[in-house]
Amino acid sequence: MSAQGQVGRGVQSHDEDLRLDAYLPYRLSVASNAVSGLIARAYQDRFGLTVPQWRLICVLAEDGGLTQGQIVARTVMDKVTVSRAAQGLLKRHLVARSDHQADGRSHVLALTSEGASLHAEIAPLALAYEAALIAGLAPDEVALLKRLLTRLQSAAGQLAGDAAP
Amino acid sequence: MSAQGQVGRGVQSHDEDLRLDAYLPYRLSVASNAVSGLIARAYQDRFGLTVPQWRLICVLAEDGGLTQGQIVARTVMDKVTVSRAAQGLLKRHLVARSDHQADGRSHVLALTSEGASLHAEIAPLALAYEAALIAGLAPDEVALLKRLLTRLQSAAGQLAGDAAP
DNA sequence: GCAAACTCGTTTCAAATGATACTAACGCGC
DNA sequence: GCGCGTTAGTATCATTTGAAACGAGTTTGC
Repeated sequence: MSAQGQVGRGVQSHDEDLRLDAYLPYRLSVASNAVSGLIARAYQDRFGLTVPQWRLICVLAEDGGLTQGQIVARTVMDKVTVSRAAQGLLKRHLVARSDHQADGRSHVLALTSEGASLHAEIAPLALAYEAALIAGLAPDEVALLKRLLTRLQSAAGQLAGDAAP
Repeated sequence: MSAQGQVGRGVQSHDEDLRLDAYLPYRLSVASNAVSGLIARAYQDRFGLTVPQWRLICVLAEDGGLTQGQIVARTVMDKVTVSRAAQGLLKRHLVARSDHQADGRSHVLALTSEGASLHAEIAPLALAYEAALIAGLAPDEVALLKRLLTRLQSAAGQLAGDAAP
């Protein structure tokens, strides 16, 4: 109801009518699905990893030991998703859990050496996929793209947030 | 295996190591989820429509009567998704089905007058959401963004396609 | 003609997802 | 210390998803 106020009126839309192909949320979703599908299949087929699992490995490789809560904040994934991803990785001994010394509810996750070497193995492939995707784009275009995506994300968060506080 | 050849070697990656925040597929997925979630909730709450249903309404409003196969080609959705979306809209009498005169397996879907007026009601809202999302961006930035998204989509399709023909 | 091969759309099934409810543990106030 | 509200993580359930199997209808080759 508050988004109605935000968005429903007063924008004086250019009265171009709606064409799906030119509609940004549609373009964004389609592009994201195509890219995610490609990446997800690559990780799944070659390493048996889901995307959430891979993200988890990445942040642990970057930031060292983290609790699940920190991972949730860092990766914009649901806490249930993180929990399941962590369990899967635990079973494969790619990450290890140690008790959090100051908080008995929480655990600290960290890569095992096995997990670290898997990360080292996958990372170049991940970068190569990115490079293949942006081949033919100018570097400043890529930089702008990333900036705009971040901006869109925060705009969406804003619009969603003020509708349900 | 052929994507291995395409992507696994020879790219001479700039050996910047992988940071998740700067990784394009990640940024794309996160941004898309944020935007899609916003839009999906809006359509669901106000009109009881899923995103696939809304897409179907859009293309029917744009292009007139289409078969499901044509809709699949037009919207990059799975045929199962389209089938289910069509059934939902049929039950609500927002679209109508007529037999395809030249092909007994196929049907032609078209908006009912009820469906058309729902479309007319939602379209301005959809455009307003888009306008709110891109508020603060320069028009040429938006144009570039759309172009880049399309390029990424086709690059992903290319990379996926040559891996499994 | 008609049988094999193919296409349109639906059904079926298994996996992924996320909202909700729950358990265990923390910290504050008293 | 001991309730009361809060937080970390897990379990449960309903919904969504797409892959594969299927039935009906069409096309091709002979």
